Amino acid sequence: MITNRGVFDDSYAPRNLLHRSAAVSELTRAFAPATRGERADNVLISGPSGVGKTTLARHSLGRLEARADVQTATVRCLDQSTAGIVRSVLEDLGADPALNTPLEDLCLALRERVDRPTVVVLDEAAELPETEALARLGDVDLLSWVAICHEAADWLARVDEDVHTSVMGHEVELDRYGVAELADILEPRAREGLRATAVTRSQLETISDTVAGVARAGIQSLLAAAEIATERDHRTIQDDDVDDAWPRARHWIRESNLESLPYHHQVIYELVRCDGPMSGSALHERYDEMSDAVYRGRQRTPIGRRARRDKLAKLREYDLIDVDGEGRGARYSVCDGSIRSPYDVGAVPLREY
DNA sequence: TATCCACCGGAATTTATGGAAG
DNA sequence: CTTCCATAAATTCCGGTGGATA
Repeated sequence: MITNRGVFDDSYAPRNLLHRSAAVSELTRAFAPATRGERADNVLISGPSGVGKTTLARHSLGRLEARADVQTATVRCLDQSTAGIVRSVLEDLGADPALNTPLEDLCLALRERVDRPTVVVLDEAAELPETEALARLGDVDLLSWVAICHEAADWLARVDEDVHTSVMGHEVELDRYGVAELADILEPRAREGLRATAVTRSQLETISDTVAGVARAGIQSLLAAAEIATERDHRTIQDDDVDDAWPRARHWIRESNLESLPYHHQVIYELVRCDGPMSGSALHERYDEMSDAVYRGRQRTPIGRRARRDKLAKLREYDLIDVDGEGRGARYSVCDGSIRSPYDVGAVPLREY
């Protein structure tokens, strides 16, 4: 059934972007100066997660690279400091700065590296725009950026005036796809990644409808439907396979989110999974009880309460933990109880005290 | 209803880590 | 080798807030 799993990877680049022609030409217009050896215009791409903001940026950059002598870099800005962002850009451009290089030196090195038009994608610049980092990048001749965020208005409200004016006229807003549009996008994926006639058009539309036009979710759901059909020995995808696809796809997404987090987060997660829904105070109490046992023999040592709140916030961000209520009365629970930490923190029986 | 207490989350401060300079 | 320095992560500090208790 599944002939090429790579087609369903987040990093897979489709040959052409369907239903995004206005956005593509907007980016092409912004990048035009780079084809003449000049600095390209800055761009702001906004929209909900999973609708192809990063894919759009990569696709447009790929086209630009094919016809102009430019450099590109892509940086994940989430939780990165100014120095961290500048360092990531340098690394993408082939430099290897030492861990303790001062910010000033990093900026100098960046100026040296950028000897031709260079476009930096600032991905996941979601909530907090790094204004300082933007200013530093703006100081470099020939360097321009494409910032990706959720809410354009929120983002713009926080940046400096000159940044504001620099993206004027180059703001691209992406929305969720319509049912038919997303089905159009899923069709070539099915053609390239699945056996012929494995799925019908109407099933693709059902998937698109279920995920409310979020492309990333739709693509994962299509893969999940194919996998479920295989398990059930169906020759092609059946409607009941489609019905069960989105829960499995969402499970995958959350699983990989949890896997990507460090040990402290996993401990907190397991705690909530085993004992939740629970209050903040109960969570702290349980942590204090079991932390000695769980951390014994490990590099890391238990963390304080304030740091635990930060881990908790991260887990919420990653759609792993749900918070019901606010402040003092908030109750925490895991979103999907069948997802366990790969670190197997749960090996320590939490209730045995 | 008034008071208390523990949590929340922003900001300042400290600690841990590791590369570079002397 | 020692000292210095920069970052990242964690702690300390603290004002705001909403349940709990009398």
